[in-house]
Amino acid sequence: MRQLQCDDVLGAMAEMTDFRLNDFLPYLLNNAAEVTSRTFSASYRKKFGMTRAQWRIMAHLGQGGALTATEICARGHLEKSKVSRAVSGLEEGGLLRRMTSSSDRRAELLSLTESGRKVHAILAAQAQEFQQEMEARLGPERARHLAQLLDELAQAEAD
Amino acid sequence: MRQLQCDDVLGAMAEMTDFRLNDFLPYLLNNAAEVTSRTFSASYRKKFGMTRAQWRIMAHLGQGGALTATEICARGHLEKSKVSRAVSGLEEGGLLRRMTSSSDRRAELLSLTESGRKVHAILAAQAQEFQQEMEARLGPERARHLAQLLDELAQAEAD
DNA sequence: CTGCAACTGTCGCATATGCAACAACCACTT
DNA sequence: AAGTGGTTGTTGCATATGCGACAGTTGCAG
Repeated sequence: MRQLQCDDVLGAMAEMTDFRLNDFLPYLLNNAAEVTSRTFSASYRKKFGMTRAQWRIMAHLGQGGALTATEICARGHLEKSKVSRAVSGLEEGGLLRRMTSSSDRRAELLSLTESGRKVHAILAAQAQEFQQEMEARLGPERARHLAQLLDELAQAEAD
Repeated sequence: MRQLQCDDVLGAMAEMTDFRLNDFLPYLLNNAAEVTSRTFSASYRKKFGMTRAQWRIMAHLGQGGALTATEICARGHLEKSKVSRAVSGLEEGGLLRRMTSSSDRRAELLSLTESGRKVHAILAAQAQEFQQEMEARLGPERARHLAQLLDELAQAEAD
């Protein structure tokens, strides 16, 4: 009797695998990324009215020299239409300059203007402060581990 | 001469802090989350035409009993409007049922229907398979560490 | 040189999203 | 009992997004 009841329960349970949402890595990744980015994006959103995509483009261009839109797409795992529109916005804001490549007239070389570089300096400072808070919270060791793991994931799954 | 040039370069550099985008945790988090979720979401998107938000709600409701929209918001770090619309979609699809709470007529208790449970079983199986792939790629140890770190981040920053 | 496949960035359209405003409702005070 | 502040879920609106179609361009095969 009792045994049968158990069987029924188990039968009903059998439809469920023993899947645990709270251990599911894509879920945890999204939660952590969303919560973190929501907090951080407030710092530049209010200050410069900047999109996340726009922030990323600024960050990439601030790193080094001129980049092409496609290169930014690849590095940042972004859609080309997203980049295209974000770039338009930054150009209107005078933070960014386009120059059609001499070697390939389809491609446009993107680079920061003077004021773009100034804004980037502020953004970088904000970012570094935020990063330090996170590292302090996690501990430097674990923060490095985390960075390593996240990088592997992004690389591995990339097409 | 050479020295002066260097100074000039360093002067220009000085505007840049030594910020390195590739070590910036919010950036890495977003990349990893985006790349991972893009891969995974294909599995249910094409099969059930389901949104990421809808998947999440299914997953939460599949875990246990009935939940209120607000509870789902809190657990999944989602906007209430997002949840509201996702729930409407799931209800139209017959996967989910609403029942106004007897103790609070504002709140609605959400629970899966029979077909909702069946769909959830498939989703859970897909998820588990995906999880195993990820764990195999990272190694079980490191996967657990990662989960732990991500959980901390989501908790810490949460309001 | 011509044709052809692949690539670059833009745009239109349908959908998804965030935010604020909103009505219905609750708990608590006076 | 009526008022007040706070909560729950929905909706309108402006914006952001993904996807596919597109014109302009390149490089290569024939």
